[in-house]
Amino acid sequence: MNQDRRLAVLRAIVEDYVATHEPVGSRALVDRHHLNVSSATVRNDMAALEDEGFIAQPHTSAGRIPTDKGYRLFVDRLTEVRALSTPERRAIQNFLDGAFDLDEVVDRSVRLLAQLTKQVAIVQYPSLPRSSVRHVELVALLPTRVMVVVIASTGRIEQRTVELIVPISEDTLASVRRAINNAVQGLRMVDVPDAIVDVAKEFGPSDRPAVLSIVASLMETVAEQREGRVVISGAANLTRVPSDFPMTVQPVLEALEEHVVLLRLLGEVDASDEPTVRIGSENDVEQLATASIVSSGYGGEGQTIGNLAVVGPTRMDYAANMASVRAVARYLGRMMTPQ
Amino acid sequence: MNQDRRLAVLRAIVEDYVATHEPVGSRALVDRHHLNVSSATVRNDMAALEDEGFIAQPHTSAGRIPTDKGYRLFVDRLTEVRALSTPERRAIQNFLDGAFDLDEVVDRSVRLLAQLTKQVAIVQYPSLPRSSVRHVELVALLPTRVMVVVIASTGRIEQRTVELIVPISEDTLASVRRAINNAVQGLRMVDVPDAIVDVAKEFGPSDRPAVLSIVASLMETVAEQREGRVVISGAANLTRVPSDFPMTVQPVLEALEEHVVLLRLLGEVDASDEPTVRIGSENDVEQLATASIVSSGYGGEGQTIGNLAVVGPTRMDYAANMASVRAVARYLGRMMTPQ
DNA sequence: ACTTGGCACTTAAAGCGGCTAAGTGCCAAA
DNA sequence: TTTGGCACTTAGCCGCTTTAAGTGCCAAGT
Repeated sequence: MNQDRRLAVLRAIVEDYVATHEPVGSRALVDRHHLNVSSATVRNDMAALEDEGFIAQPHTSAGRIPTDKGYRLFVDRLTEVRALSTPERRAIQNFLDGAFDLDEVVDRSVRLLAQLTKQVAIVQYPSLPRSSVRHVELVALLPTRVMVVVIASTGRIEQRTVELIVPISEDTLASVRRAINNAVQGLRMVDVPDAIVDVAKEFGPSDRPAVLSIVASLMETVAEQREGRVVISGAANLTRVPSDFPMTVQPVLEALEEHVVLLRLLGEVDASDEPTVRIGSENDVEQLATASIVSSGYGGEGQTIGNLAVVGPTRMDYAANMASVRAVARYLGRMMTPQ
Repeated sequence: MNQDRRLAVLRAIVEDYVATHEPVGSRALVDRHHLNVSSATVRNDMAALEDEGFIAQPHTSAGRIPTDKGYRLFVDRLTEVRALSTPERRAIQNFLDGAFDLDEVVDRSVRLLAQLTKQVAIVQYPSLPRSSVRHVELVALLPTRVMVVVIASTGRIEQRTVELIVPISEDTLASVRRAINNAVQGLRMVDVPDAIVDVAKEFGPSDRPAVLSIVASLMETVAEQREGRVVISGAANLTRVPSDFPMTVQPVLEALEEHVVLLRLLGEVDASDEPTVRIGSENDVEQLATASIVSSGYGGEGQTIGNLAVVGPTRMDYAANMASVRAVARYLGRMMTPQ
């Protein structure tokens, strides 16, 4: 019993099924792939693969389709993530370069990813706690009301308003601004609290309460629990395949509305810089039991500041999607980190 | 031939069809509504209504369904937009009050609207040109690079970076900041260019080029062509009705991805503060030919600063959706304008 | 120890005819 | 103008048969 050929058969089944969306039989297999054996031999291999749980039959007299476990083996052992071609890469580059503020970068990325993969694409905004501080601005709206604005290195802006018990003068506010920026500029957000905890000590007792309020508000802002926004594109791609309709589309659409769930899913990526694949039921969200997720972090030099993914049916072109996800993640990371 | 009864029959047909999603016949009609006539009479009325194009038969031996023209008459003459109940209004209020920054207000609004109507909801971010200035901040990132940040009264923040040919000192920048804020604070965005065109004259010849660059950048920022972002929620609601599937869902999902198109649609609202309804083919976007849109502007006292809408099948509950759209628009407008 | 051709068996899908239920249109009478 | 009555239309359903695709297994071949 030939191990290599068995794997080749599995690979052929996955490829054909992804291409045709129909259960693939032994006859069709030998025709289309030049396995130099007869259909009966393939049938024996198939029976073995089925025993091991890599493929299954929808009903007794039908061809085989890969199981989640089959796809898993395919992804782990039978897939080379081929790089995109140079023109493709150039196209991505050009498209993203056209954007000039953060919203637009994210928006273009997600649309691009949806278009490249013909699946649903998800991009998370760069997470605040994991990026660094470019500048902190304090704006006096009233003598007792200050707006704290944090500008992150990624271009993301976060703002919140704080009420003071005692009024603060413009001059004092300017000193506070200077002191804070000296302390935090360039730091990672997570290190900000430690860095500013002593800022208030530099000020006299009359100003101290106000300064403390401001510092506290800044700490809250950078801690920011809501890990952030996600943007989705390509929902219409879910309907491209006429197949087994509402049954499968409805729950996926519902899951996509739950941004909290998505963020959790997006967070579960390998540390490696290769895309992570989660197939069907591997995915612990019930509504996505018939879907696969190809996700990756993005950021610079090992620092992940956000994640992105595509979601599609388990019968997707894994190699192509992994390549697209990886490429977009790289360019996106590059745009967020330097300058 | 009794005009009033004919309208009553149309109303009954619309109501039943919206409730059941099935063609409604003369028999069922007299049973469910207490029209005090026989089914034969109703049949005669139906024949007349069909001649006039208000209803149609899917096939010869089926009941009738309303045409777009029928829905139009229904909306114009037979619908009272009843106000929401006090508990409903209170629930909306509470839900929206929980939000504390602009993103969250918009996000909650769109989710709320989707939930209330069980349709797809769309909310446009408050348009910058139509709101007013709370504060302008200038941040020196480098001596020759300044970030211009505009904070609108709605809480929306817009930012862009400008490169200077000559460096600018922190002190000068502070003067510019003061001069600009004196000139523009509280103004409507559209009036900003006129107000700041002369700011540069206050500065000496060595600083003037830099100031001019900053002013120009500010002008660009407030002019901001891209009328803004839209947020969508409730796409999963499109799949609630198992009916005539992919045919009708696919194009709608596609249309929803085209934010530019949506913005155009959203823009076409009546000046009145009642919701605008566009039914099926009235809508000039081909992909939405089987959909109806209930839209409304929001803002304070006649000032529209943004729009919102729900999109659903032509067979929707117009009265309920109009009520929800109106209510959410009011609360949203109220949250954006005062303070 | 595999591989292969052959063959009986299974089953979903497609096609077909008859029946039913819902609904219409029209007419003649009230 | 309304109504009861009646002939007519037709989509949808049920049960039946046929077809095509595919399997599993066995006995023979290498």
